[in-house]
Amino acid sequence: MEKKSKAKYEARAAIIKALAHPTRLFIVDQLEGGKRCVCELTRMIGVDMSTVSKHLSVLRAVGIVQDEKVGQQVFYQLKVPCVLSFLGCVESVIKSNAEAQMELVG
Amino acid sequence: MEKKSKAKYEARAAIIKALAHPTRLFIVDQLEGGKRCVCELTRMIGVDMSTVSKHLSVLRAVGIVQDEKVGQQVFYQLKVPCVLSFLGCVESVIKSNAEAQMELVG
DNA sequence: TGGTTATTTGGTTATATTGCCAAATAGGCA
DNA sequence: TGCCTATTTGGCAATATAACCAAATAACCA
Repeated sequence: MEKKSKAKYEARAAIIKALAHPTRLFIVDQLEGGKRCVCELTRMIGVDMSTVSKHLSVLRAVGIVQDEKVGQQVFYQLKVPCVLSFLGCVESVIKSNAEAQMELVG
Repeated sequence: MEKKSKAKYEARAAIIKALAHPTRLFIVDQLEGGKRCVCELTRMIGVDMSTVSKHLSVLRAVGIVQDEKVGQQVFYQLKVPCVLSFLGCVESVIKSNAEAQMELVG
């Protein structure tokens, strides 16, 4: 692969990789409903707050979310809304797999 | 997170994770142009064929591509075309990041 | 100022991923 | 049959991830 082309795919992969974790997908889904602070997300997810904070920093690092400090709390929000439509395709992969399964079964 | 909900996000993440690698993104891009055999992809990418084969099996395992044996060769093709539109969003994240950078610079 | 809450960062351990090499498998052809 | 080509699989070493705990920051309030 060419050097330039390689860099392009690495940049894309970095963004996709940031979404490739169940907790981070959950976070993105929650942020569809508006801004959420770290403490809220932590309660919903049920893991250590430091873990949630690190997941958020992964999303922030690639520009999917942005943060805003309000008093003691830090609120996160989606920066690129299309990430959601993106998930629509993922659903159709799942659906396609399920249909293939159904054919095998009956 | 609820058990059912957790399973849903894990299923989605598994599919996204399969796309979260530069070589696999390159492969998906190439398959947009039609079926390709492992040997062709190997030549284009320039890594060991066993490595390419493993990447393809990752994509196949989650149902993004399907394979077909023709003589001695195995041809792979996209099974879920929307994966490509999916990448459109990734591009817009990159674009958004670039714009933010431009603002800082100039 | 001192204490409390919210968040991030550093460190550690367990697990997953990736790429290479070598070996196994499978089809085609002399 | 025996050899060659295409592909997959197993094993190994290097690197990356993820979760927890503890400690560091930062803002608010008494």
